[in-house]
Amino acid sequence: MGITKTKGFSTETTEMAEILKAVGHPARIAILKLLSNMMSCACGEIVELLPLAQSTVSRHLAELKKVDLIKGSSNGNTVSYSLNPETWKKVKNFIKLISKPDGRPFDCC
Amino acid sequence: MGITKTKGFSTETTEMAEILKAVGHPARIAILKLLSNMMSCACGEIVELLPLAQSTVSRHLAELKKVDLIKGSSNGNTVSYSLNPETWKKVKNFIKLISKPDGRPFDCC
DNA sequence: AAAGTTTATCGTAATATTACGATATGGGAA
DNA sequence: TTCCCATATCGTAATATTACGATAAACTTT
Repeated sequence: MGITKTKGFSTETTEMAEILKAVGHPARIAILKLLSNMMSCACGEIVELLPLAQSTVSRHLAELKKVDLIKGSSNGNTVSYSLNPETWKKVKNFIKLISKPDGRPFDCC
Repeated sequence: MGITKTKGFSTETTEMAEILKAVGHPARIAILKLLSNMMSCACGEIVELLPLAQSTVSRHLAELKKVDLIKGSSNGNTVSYSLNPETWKKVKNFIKLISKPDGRPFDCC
């Protein structure tokens, strides 16, 4: 199929899945590393640093923005991207909880 | 295309992408939550708790095992799955580094 | 051995993702 | 306005993913 079943899973589960799916791609990881290093980065710089076409980078940026992992602010005709700490806090917390079993904080599914 | 370019990215980047791609699916998140709660869980129990066919669950388990997020030990004709702390440590560390910009620990791409 | 269990694999159809070039859009600059 | 930027979107072809039923494989029990 290629169609992901979401019925039957909690909102938290599906939301986290969407976010982490966005992270799970080499180009997007590279972008995130860049933004982590640089705090903020113009789209054009990102394009220059990645081995991908401009349109492809733009698409990846859009995907990261869609799940609020990054945010973009346009000044003039350029757009600067930076990490969105809010969402990263959620991700970090989720990973921490999963990887430290004990507290049983999760409702199944 | 649907073909992910990996050429031009560091090994760490592509490896982390593979791992996080495996996490980025509702069914697999649900499985991971289960395992986090229960420390260890028989395949059959997981199948009962998820709204998916047995073959589908088995596929998802295989995918999580492929990237070493979980490990399975078979006793008799049942298989028990549990989280693999090694890999989770790597993931946790990566997320922590990304989400706390400052140290500039990443080589770009 | 035969039958039942449990889990993995295969075959498949439907759908999603990815990368690129081409083009559009939305500014600045001349 | 007209011409250049920078970025986003569209159209596409190639490939990947997902879910399921059917079946296989590996044990256990009878």
